[in-house]
Amino acid sequence: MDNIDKMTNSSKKVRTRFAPSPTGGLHLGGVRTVLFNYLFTRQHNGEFILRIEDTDRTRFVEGAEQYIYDTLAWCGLNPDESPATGGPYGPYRQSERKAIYGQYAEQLVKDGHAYYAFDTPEELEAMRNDYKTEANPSPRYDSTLRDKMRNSLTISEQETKDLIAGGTPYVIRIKAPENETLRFTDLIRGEVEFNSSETDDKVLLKADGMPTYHLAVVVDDHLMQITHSFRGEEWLPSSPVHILLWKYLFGLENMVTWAHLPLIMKPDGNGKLSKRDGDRLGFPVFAMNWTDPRTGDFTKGYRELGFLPEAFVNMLAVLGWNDGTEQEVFSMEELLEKFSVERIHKKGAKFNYEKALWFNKEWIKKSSADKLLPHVQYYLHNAGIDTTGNNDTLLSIIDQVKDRCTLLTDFVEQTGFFFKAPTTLDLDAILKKWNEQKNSFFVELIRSYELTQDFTPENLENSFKELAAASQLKPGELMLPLRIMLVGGKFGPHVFDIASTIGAKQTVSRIKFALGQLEANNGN
RNA sequence: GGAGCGUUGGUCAAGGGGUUAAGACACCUCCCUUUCACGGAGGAAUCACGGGUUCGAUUCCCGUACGCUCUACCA
Repeated sequence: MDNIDKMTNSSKKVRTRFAPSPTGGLHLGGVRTVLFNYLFTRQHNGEFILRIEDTDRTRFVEGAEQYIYDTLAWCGLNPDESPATGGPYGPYRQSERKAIYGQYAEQLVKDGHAYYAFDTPEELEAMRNDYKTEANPSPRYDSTLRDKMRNSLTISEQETKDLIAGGTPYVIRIKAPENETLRFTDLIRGEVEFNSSETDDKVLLKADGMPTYHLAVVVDDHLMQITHSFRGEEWLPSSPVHILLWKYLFGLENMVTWAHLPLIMKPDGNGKLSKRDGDRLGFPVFAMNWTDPRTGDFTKGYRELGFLPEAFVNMLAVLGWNDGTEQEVFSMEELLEKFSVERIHKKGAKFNYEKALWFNKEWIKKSSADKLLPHVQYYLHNAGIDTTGNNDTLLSIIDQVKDRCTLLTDFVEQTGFFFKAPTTLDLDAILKKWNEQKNSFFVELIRSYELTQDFTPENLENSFKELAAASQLKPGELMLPLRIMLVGGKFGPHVFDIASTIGAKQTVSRIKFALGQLEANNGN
C-alpha cells in the first residue's frame, strides 16, 4: 500500500469508478473489475462511483442499467455515487452530460490539438481499402494520412466554417503528435511506454455530438475527481490517447493512476471469455439471469443457478489475485483486509468452471443452516414443496445435507424427500437381491418401529441390527433397501437419521409403500 | 503487418540465483463410510526455447518462439 501511495497522489481522497455501458448482462470480468475497485477503495477509505457510459445510443439496451444495480447489490458491492443514488458530481449518465464534452473538444481544436473531419463512412472505408497493403493491412487515420483526408487541416478555414454552417456532419479528431514518448506507471504492470506516432487520430466527438469513450473517460474522470482507474487490459493500447488528452486538457500531474487488469480467458483454447463461450461450454458468464429485450435471448446467471454471492465474489477475487499464502476461501471481510493491487497478476487466467463450483461447495459447507435457510426455502418452494412452519426441522435437515450440495438448487433433491414421500423408487437397486426373507424382515421392522418409543437414530439402528441378526441377515444388505424405501434413491444422509427426522408414521408408511411396489414388481 | 502486454504441471497458482519447485481444482489409487458426500493418506510437473551474466539460473539480461489485446463516429 505504501508503494502505491508513493506512486500516486496520496494527498487526494481516493475515488474510483466503474464505468460500464448498458448493453446487456454484466460479464464476469466486469464484476471482477468492480470487486477490485471496491476493495481498493474501501481499503483507502475512498469513494466508489458507478458511471453509466451510454454514449453509443445505437447499443443502448433497456433494462441493462437496472441489471447492473441488481448485480452489484447481489454481490454486496454497492457504489457510493451512481445515477440511482445521485451525488455531488452528477449526472452520472454520460448521455445526460452531452453538453459538457463538446466544449472540451472545441477547446482542443482551438489549441491545435484536434481538428474537424468531414469524411463520410464511405470515404473512410475507401481510405482503408486504398491504403491497405500487405505490410499494412489496417491503415489508420494518422499523421501519415490525415493530409489526404477531408478535414480542417486540409481545407481552408472558410470552407470549414461553411461546411459546419451548412450542416455537414463532422467529427472532431485528436491530432496525435509525432514521435513523442508517452509513458505512465501502471499499478499492475509498472512503467509502460508508447510512441505517439503509433497512436492514430481517434475520433473524440462523434457526428451526433456524443463523445467517444476516449474523450468521455478523461473528461469525466477529471470532473468527477477520480484518482484511480481500474479497467481491463484491452484498454492498454488506447492509453496513449488518454495520456494526450490529460496533457492537453487537465495536466499530466492530475492524471488518474491506472491499473490494467488481466483478462479472463476462455477455458479451452485462447482468447478472452465471452458470453458465447459460456453457452457453448455450458456455464454462465453473467452474474444473474438476463433476457435481451430486443432478441428475447435468455442467458442463465450464477445467482439463479444456485451460487451464493459470497462464493461468486470469492471465485472472482482469486481469478488473477492471491494473497501469497495457501488460503483460497476468503470472505468479504478477509478480502478487505488482505487484498492488495501489488499481488494482482499480469497474466490472463483461463476461467475454470469446475473450480467455481468448488468455491460454491466450500461456501455452502461453511455457511450456517440459518444463513442457508431462506435460500433453501426459496428453491423448495419453487419445486412445489411447502415447508412453512417447519423451520426447526428444516434447519436440522440443512445441517445433515449441506456437505452434499454443490449448488443451492441441490438442496431440492437433498431435502425434498424429508417433506414428501418418494413416489418413484429406484427398485432396480434392490430387486436383484430381493427375497422373501428380506420381505419378512421389513414386515418385522415395521412392527418394531411402530412400537419404538424413542424414535432416535441410535434406537432405530439398534433394533434394526437386532432384527437382522435374528433373521440371520447381514445389516449391510438391508441398509440400501431401507434407504431406497425412505429416500427413493441411493443418496442422502445416514439412513437412521432420516428415519428419525421424518418420524415413525412416515417411516412405516414409506416401508409399506415400498413393500407393495416390490411385490408388484417381483410378480412380473 | 504494427504497437503494447504476457509465458511455472491439463487448469488456477506459490516461490525466486543454490529448494525434495508449495498449495488448490480436475484425474488416478487407497482408507473411512455396506448410499452419496464430507474427511484422511498417496500418485503424477525440471519452470517455452536459445544465448549471456554467474562457481551456480526456473529465478537477472538479451534475443527467438508462442499467446493475448488493440489497431471503429463500440466500449
